[in-house]
Amino acid sequence: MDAARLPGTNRPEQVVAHVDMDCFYAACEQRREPALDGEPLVVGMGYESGDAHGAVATASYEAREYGVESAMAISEALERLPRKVDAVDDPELDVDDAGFYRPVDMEFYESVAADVRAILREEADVVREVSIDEAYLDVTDRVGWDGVEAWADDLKASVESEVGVAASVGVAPTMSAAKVASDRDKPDGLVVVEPGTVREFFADLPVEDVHGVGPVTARELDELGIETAGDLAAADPERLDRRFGERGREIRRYARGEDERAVTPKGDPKSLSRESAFTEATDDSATTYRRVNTLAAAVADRARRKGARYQTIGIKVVTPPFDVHTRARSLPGPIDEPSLVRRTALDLLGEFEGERVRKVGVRVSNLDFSAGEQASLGGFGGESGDTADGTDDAEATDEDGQAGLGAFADEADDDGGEDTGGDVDGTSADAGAVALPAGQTTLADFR
DNA sequence: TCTGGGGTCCTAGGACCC
DNA sequence: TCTGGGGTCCTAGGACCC
Repeated sequence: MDAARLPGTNRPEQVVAHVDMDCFYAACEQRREPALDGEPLVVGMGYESGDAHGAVATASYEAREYGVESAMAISEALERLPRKVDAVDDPELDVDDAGFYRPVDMEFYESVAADVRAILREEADVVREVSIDEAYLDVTDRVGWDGVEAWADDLKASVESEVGVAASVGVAPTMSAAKVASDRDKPDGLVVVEPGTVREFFADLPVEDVHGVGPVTARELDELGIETAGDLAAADPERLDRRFGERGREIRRYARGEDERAVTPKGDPKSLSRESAFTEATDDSATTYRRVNTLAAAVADRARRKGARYQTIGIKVVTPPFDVHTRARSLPGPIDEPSLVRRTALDLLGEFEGERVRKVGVRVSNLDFSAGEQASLGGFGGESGDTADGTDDAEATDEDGQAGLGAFADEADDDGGEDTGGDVDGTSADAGAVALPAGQTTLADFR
């Protein structure tokens, strides 16, 4: 084909497809439970059957008709759309205006997503997975502009027939335009934005539709009289720079169709974290310590399974009304040492002693994945000497510097954060398999 | 209606080095 | 006496994304 050329390059203009699964979690639930098809369905995070806690992860289109939206509190969603089971017993409620609620089941959604991924990888040369339900595909060489519409139709049909969930696809010469295009015709949509028409495509869209413009930026843009993506495209770049810095120029470029990012596979993660909210804010330090202890073990465990060593350990503490605080500490070199994650996290948490806390998190960053091929040294296991409590013994462990290595790695209780720190008993069965690459800094170096 | 969990990138200020 | 400038690393916070 005679490909269009990007300005200033001799690269043929990319053909980028953005694939976005429609109401993915809800679609997965409907696949598993076909009776839910066509029903108002809400999938809730932090939600357990029958309660009113948590937030909406995904709502089916039928549920959205009732005003249920993503990220909405379940309690609010229930006001707009009562549970079917409740409506049956309550004469004040109409069963026809009620819906179904299900808790998030990530493991199941992951397995469905893996099936979808397999198809995408067959159909494109380069696939960048952005999240569990979204990916960019580069089909410049394989498909080109001429056949791309038919190709996208086939792709959608394959996903639907082989996996049983629906996808929307946007095709454009840039990633940012493809992303917006996939959203224009949902559900089960297909929108192709031809080269040279990107700016026109954006012109009348609200500025929030531009990737990178969130509620805060949209409000500030509005104050500048910039309401549509077309306004943004035409805005003075200097002015945007003064107000928003480099980001301002970037969103302007996107709105103009100037986005030269190439589709590349996603690399290793930059950080790993776990967080968990309390049912209600607590100032009981034993409670927050136990929760942080659990999260630290879970994060360290995940890092080890992914083969990541970490150099920075941090916590997040959310205090009412919704103030986010982070604290972090860096080490001299990357390590894989669960007990140190735990001790560091608890130590950092000390600063918030006595404060009311609604949510806590633990994070490792500054990740290093290079240790994979290095030899693992056995023999660092053994008893850690840790007590079962896990709350007040942060200083009691690892007195000999190494005995605690790995003691917590396999005891991460992924129970959503209940106070089960007591399960951590330091008798990890495979403590001897701790990977401690040659040259790794040991705990003793941090004393 | 008080806001769930997992990420990314950017910015600003301070420490420290040369 | 008072005086520079550049570079890097680290921490904390903020905006954004799904």
